[in-house]
Amino acid sequence: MELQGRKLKILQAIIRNYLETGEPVGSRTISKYADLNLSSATIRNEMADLEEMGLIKQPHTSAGRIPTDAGYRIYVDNLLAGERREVEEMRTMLLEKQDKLENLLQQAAKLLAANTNYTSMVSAPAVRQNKIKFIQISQVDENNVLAVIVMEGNLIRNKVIPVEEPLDSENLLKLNMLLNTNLCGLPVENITLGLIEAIKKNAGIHTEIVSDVFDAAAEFVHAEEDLKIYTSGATNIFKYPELADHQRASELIGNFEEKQALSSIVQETLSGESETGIQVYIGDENPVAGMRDCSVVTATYELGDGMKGTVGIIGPKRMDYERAVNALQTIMQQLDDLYKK
Amino acid sequence: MELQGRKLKILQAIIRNYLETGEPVGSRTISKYADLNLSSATIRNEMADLEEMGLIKQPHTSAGRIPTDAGYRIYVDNLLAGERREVEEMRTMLLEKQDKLENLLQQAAKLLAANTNYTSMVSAPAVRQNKIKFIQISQVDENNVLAVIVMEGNLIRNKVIPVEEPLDSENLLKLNMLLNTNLCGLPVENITLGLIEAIKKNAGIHTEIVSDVFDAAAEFVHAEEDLKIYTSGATNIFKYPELADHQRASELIGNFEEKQALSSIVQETLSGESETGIQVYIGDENPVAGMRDCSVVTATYELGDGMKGTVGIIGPKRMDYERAVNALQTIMQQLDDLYKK
DNA sequence: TGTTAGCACTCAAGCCTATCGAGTGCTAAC
DNA sequence: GTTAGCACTCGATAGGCTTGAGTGCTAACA
Repeated sequence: MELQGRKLKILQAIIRNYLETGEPVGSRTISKYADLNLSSATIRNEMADLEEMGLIKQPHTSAGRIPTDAGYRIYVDNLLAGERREVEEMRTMLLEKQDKLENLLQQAAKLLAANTNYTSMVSAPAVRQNKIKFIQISQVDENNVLAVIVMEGNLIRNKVIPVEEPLDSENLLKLNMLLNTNLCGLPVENITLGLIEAIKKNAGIHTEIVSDVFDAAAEFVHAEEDLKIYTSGATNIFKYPELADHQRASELIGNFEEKQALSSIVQETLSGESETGIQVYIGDENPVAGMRDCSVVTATYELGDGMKGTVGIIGPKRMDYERAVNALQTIMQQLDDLYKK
Repeated sequence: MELQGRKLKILQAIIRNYLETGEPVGSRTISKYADLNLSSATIRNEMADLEEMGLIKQPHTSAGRIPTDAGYRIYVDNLLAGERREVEEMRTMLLEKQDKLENLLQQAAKLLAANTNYTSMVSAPAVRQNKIKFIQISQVDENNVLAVIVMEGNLIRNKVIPVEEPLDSENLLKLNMLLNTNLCGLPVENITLGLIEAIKKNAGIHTEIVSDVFDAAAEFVHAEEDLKIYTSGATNIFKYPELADHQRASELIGNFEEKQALSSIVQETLSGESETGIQVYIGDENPVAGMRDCSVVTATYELGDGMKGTVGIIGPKRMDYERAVNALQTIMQQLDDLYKK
């Protein structure tokens, strides 16, 4: 869908104006734009055309025009095709507490929300493809052993495993050797039933412990994949009247709280990759039914090799897409920098 | 503050009615209560008295009466003094995923919110007084060692500590011995500077690692104490018009999201213990300024010895206190049962 | 042929006013 | 001590009026 220069300019003017005010914009307003010297009557003609093309519409007769989803789409596409703007200032408070991924991501979400005035979400990187780095079993007290699994990227998972009677240190050592030599360097999802059986056979009397270790590893994959999504700035939606009525606000905030819905956005983002890494879902394009009044801008970040996660911004359809994209790029950059250190 | 039988009955009738409807209640409504055969005029007289006593008030002339905070207080006190009601049915879905405290508590919050239609909060038990059970340092790769600290109650904390060069297994063993013999059985908050220095002296060249381990332990205390609060059902506030306007809803949900505010309620609850274990903060009694339009019902639960946490329900001042108290008792019971198993 | 000025028309939003009704306090009778 | 009756108050609701922003259309103009 290509637009003549003038029509496109008018469309952009309308949208830009609407982004600021949230009010329908009339022909007179646009006619005062310095860089297109046209009377309101001319604008009206063009607007009638744009409306016919389905890019703008009137909420009611005798009101100004507001963009349709299709109109936004044109606007966004033209925006993203243009040259990258300089990245705005965003304080790098991420440095604290970087030891714990959980805190880091929560902090990132917070930063994102504070800087955009929208709601933000950050999903933890999926560890499916991630490799096991180190496993250790140790005796905690008479009735419990502790299994620690460390993944590439220093993600750690613990599991306390109850045992009938204490293992002696020799057995412990053997068990640790066995697990480490067989599993280290292996991506979790590559662990096969055959491998599990083989290890169990070698484990002698401690097969249950081995089973439990595998359970822990499996849970690792699930737990991370499940719902590890951090959100921030949910209350920002109250700043946009079109989202803030009871019905909608309640539904949206419910989505943020439950996180279930958000994970489908994450999935969508991770699968359908765009060349710039940034994806924009406008209104009905949104994979989540309850968020069709919103737009969502998402990006995929990568920590190390293959550990991909998603960052996203959720706001009204009239969100400042440019700002949102910038903010996402900044945060991606920072996450990347942090990881490299 | 003692009330004659009839005045108390009228007060209770007013409050009970107001709890249901949320509308100011008039004298005629009360006069139709079966168990006190009085005309509306008589009720009006009594109501005038109650208003003079500061227990009810009119939102404006020519409207019915609504309870004041003081009125609620009388009502609640009389309620809690009465015999315990049978605990209502609440499905015990807590059983899944009980291995992870985090999930357990989140689940508890969810259950609580779903059953009461209010917002719920559950704070993780404070580990301040909890004892260290086991410490282990192990070599993960050339540049990192992993410190694992296990507390009484099987709470676990990990910290990856970067090192210049790998430790050999002999040093590792020595370090583990040193830490375990000196720290096991010790409550975290009893670790003194003197003790730290003494251990460092014995650690030889690996003093930084020891420092880091103590840091991890300290963070343990902080992290748990800080913000480990799980909430659920934040959107339930939209069900109560008196809380659901923009201003208030935004502020409340912000509080739930940030959790900072909630922690002061937790503190308050843990310190000021009542004999029944249940505490009720009505309106202005609320320790959090931004929640003075709400009531909060809290209770302290105990996992094992000394690990105390808080469960709470946050709702409008006209919350169904009886139901809230019951729900809390049920959940406390279940948490207790689960831990004992 | 594209642009502009002018005009009649539409319609949401804001404001005013009247009406309604729930609820009160007071007084007098029981 | 209780009740019936009555005048009064005041928020809520609905209707009517005005206002103004914005449109589409037509005719004149460059």
